[in-house]
Amino acid sequence: MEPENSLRERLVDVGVDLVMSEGAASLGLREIARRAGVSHGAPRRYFPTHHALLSAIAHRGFADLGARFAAAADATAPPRAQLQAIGRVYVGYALEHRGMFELMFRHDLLDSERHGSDRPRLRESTLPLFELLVGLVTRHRAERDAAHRPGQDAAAEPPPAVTVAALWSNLHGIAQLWAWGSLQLVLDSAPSDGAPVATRPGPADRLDQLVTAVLDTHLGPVHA
Amino acid sequence: MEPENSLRERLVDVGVDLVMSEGAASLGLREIARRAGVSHGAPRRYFPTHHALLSAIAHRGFADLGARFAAAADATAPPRAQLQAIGRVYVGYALEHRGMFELMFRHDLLDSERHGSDRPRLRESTLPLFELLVGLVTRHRAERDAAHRPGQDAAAEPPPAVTVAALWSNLHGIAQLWAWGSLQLVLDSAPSDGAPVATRPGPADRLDQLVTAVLDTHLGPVHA
DNA sequence: GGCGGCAGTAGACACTGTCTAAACCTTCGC
DNA sequence: GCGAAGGTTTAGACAGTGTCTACTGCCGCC
Repeated sequence: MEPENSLRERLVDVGVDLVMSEGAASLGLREIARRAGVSHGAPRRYFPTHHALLSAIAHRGFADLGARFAAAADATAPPRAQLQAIGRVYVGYALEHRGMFELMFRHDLLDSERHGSDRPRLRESTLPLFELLVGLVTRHRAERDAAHRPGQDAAAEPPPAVTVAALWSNLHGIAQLWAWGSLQLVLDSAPSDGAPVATRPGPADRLDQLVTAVLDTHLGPVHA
Repeated sequence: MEPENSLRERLVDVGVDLVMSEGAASLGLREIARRAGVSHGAPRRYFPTHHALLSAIAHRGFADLGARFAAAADATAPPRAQLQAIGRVYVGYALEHRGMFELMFRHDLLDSERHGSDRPRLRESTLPLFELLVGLVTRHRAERDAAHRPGQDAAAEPPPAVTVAALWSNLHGIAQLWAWGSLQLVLDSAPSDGAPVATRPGPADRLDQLVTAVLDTHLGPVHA
């Protein structure tokens, strides 16, 4: 009863391990089969195509990310703190598990093409995560406005969904560009300002500074 | 005299055309050679490996993008308007030439690995573009502060380089996620607010709304 | 006890990127 | 003008890939 459909799970397990340790480029169909101890034709019984297997692996990545989101969002904390924690988790996950993160958004490797409109499509995995963020932003704004004098400025804030989309995109872009190497280069070239080399912040500090700045930018000033 | 090193250029030309029309997945070494009318071993005389050829193609993409930046940044316009124009150009380029944009940031296809520290590395192509933006942000802030009453709030703005990195990442993330399909899904699910379907904004409008909001968020309120 | 069907195997096929040896073609020295 | 030299390009081999198909075990079931 417990091994269920053994090989199917085992292939995905092997794929997850492989992409974590060796990167997305090593996820050959034959390589996965080899490491699972079966012949190269075996996966075909469970996954009609290579892309289908990769999609199943990527799906595990989204599930993992969702679990980390839930763990980071301590419901007793104020919404703003939760949003910050989630933001850090997102960037941290992308950089810690580069291969998996890359796979998750490589549309050319996933059979997301609209050939069958049914089935649990992969893109929709991000929807619940998105809605969690929208709820947090809404709550955050409500609490902020309650503590503030009413009838103040509040010059036409964008709707929460737009703010969340902007925030998400920003974190995603940071993760991509940082992994690609462009941001390090670019942040190291400019703002030295004559500081002694010894006290100059390291790359990890720069990244954290950037993430913090982005969070503040999208959620409004920390205010008081 | 004019054809110079004919085949080298021709291979890159063919690759650019191919990636524009068929996507990054169709950039096989043999396919490029085929379309250039030479045998599959010919490219090797000019590009030691497949990755080297792809890197040359991607380099053209960065040059193209830089030219569009320059064209969009009308020096007589205020810096803020220039920044907005550049931002729109970036997202527009990414969505209009998906294949090229994908290739440009596919580190696994480009031989950007630090095996030789010389040579024009691909990542550094983004540096002049970045510096252009830093200059514009600096000028924008200077003009804004000059028109404003001094000694005002201005609660600890991040340095220009950080603001530019944040803005760039945001545009990049929007382009990625929009191309991936997640943002459409997510922006269509939430903010209908009971508007009649006929007047509901189309996807292109939603994207433009998002880009505008992001620009405002990072550059500060349009103020007056 | 033979039988059906499922799980997995093994080989073929077309294709890929890399490498090597052979042919080609231009250009220079005599 | 001719022959040798050089850099270009070709064609084939090689290992590897994803897909497809025929085949083999093996299990439970009537």
